[in-house]
Amino acid sequence: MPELPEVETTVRGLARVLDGRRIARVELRRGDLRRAFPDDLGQRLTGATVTGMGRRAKYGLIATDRGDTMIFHLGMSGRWRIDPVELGAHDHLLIETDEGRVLALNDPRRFGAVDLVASNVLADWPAFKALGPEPLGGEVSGKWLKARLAGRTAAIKLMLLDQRIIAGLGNIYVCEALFRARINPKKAAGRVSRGKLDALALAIPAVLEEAIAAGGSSLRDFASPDGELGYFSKQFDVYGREGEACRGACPGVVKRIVQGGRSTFYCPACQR
DNA sequence: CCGACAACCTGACGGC
DNA sequence: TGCCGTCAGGTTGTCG
Repeated sequence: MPELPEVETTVRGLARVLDGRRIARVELRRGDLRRAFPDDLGQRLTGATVTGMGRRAKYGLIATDRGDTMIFHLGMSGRWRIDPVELGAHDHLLIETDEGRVLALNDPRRFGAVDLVASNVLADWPAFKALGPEPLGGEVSGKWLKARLAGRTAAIKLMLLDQRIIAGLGNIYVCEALFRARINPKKAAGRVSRGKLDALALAIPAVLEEAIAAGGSSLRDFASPDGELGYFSKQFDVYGREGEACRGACPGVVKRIVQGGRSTFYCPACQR
């Protein structure tokens, strides 16, 4: 589910309830997601005050006045529910604020993860150290991409999904960005022209910003934390549109192929 | 270092 | 109605 725009939407929604509040109660309703919750998660969060919230790649960050940052990843099916009317089987972690608001981390497939790291060494956390630059950080230009992808023979689609290259892109927005830049997803990354990479460097932040503005995508089970659905999915040019007409000014039909075991959607007529 | 592939887990959907 | 196969937003580890 959640790529960068969905995580950003989630963090903003959570912040309205959680930022600046004291955590009154933490409840673990099972021992693990993808991996075990930290042993002392409840102990270190309970009674702490949230001093700031943010996002790195597809990770959400919740900092407290005890010098800890809780990191959450939503995996494929994770989401936070705010003040759920009743709890379900997949509400694995509950956080209750001093105002009595309840946040429930719900993740049916349990590909998500929660960690707790000292805030002053957050950048050294192994998973963060390996990440490439943020796609909205202004660092990714055509020139930068050209240098970063030089000599790489893997398909450009697969390179863009690699979080070590750029951190935060996922399957949907890679497909959409490649469409906008008119790049064939199968093209060897090192052989994409500088002109196309210039276009890509503009398309990536554009598509992400538009998705954030629309409140994140709504596929099968995404809703922003307050339950409001995102509407960006209605604007997809290629993702999930196999067999439908290309939205560009071309006679093409959107095709679905498999790369790295995952679906790629593109228009063979205008993405070359 | 690179690339291919499997594994993790549940739910939704389409075909029969 | 129900069973079965396929697919889904991501990451991580192994193997050649």
